[in-house]
Amino acid sequence: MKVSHLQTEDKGKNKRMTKQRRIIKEILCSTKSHPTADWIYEEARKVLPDISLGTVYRNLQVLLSENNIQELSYGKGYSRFDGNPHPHYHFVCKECGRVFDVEMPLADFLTEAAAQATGGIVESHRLEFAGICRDCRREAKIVNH
Amino acid sequence: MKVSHLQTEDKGKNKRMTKQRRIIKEILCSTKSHPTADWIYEEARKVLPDISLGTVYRNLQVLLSENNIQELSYGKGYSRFDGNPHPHYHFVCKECGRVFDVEMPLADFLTEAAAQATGGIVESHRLEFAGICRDCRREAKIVNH
DNA sequence: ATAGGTGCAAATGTTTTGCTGTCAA
DNA sequence: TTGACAGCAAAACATTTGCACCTAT
Repeated sequence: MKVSHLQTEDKGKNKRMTKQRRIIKEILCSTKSHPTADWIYEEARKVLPDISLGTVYRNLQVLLSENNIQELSYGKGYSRFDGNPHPHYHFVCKECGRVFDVEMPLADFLTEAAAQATGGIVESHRLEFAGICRDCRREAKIVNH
Repeated sequence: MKVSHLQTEDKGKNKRMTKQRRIIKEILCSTKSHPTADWIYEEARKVLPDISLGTVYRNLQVLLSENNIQELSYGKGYSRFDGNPHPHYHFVCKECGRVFDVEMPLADFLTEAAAQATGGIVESHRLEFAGICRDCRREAKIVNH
């Protein structure tokens, strides 16, 4: 039975545990600050003065592909703009990349839950779903008949 | 009574309605495709062949500041990384910019609601709160005594 | 008339990549 | 031994900005 559809198809290949990769992972796991690549780079340099920023980025990609860490993407790629200024949710198809509006009521109670959990003032939230859109799902069915 | 804290402190200044700005707004309102700045630029060029990409970006900023449109930021700024690979929510303080983990249960039922609303397969969701964190709230209190 | 806006091009800032030498397995 | 990985620097990329001219008000 093939399992090639598994999203968690991590590890697998012959990855080497270099000191650079180990240090980067350690830095990332020893902070709760959700650091940027550059901050990780500066921290890593305290231990490995010759490490390069490229190495940091490459290792972050490896760790991501192994599901060892996660990325909060505020960067990379490009912004998308929405002519509708009212709060609503979005769905991103990871097959075709399109972004859809999701017609469902706002879950405002989440805001209160988060306010309690953080002790801060929560003014808004952003909710984004990911998966496979209706069109791409149909196509998949046809292809696999 | 001062209202300088209003987040919706839009308009106000003497903004001109140039043809560039009008076209950009029209393009944005006539599509549901959540376009990128570059796509908007290409569309606008069909009408105003000499419009520049810089103008598109500048006008998107103006429209954003007027709350006429919204941005789905997948770009700009930089990525942040999280050593914790398990799904959880985040809170971004718009005062100090720090990102916090939010300790609250996952609202998985949202996934089902979105699946129904979109007709697609929803595999995950990303939920992010924005507001003022506990520390910054305290500071504000002290300052305004 | 004039402040705000435009086009153009250069600058910025983050992330990626080509190349060559190195090192973990 | 050798293929994955490192360092370095250049490239790529979206986005921003400085400047001189233009135009909506």
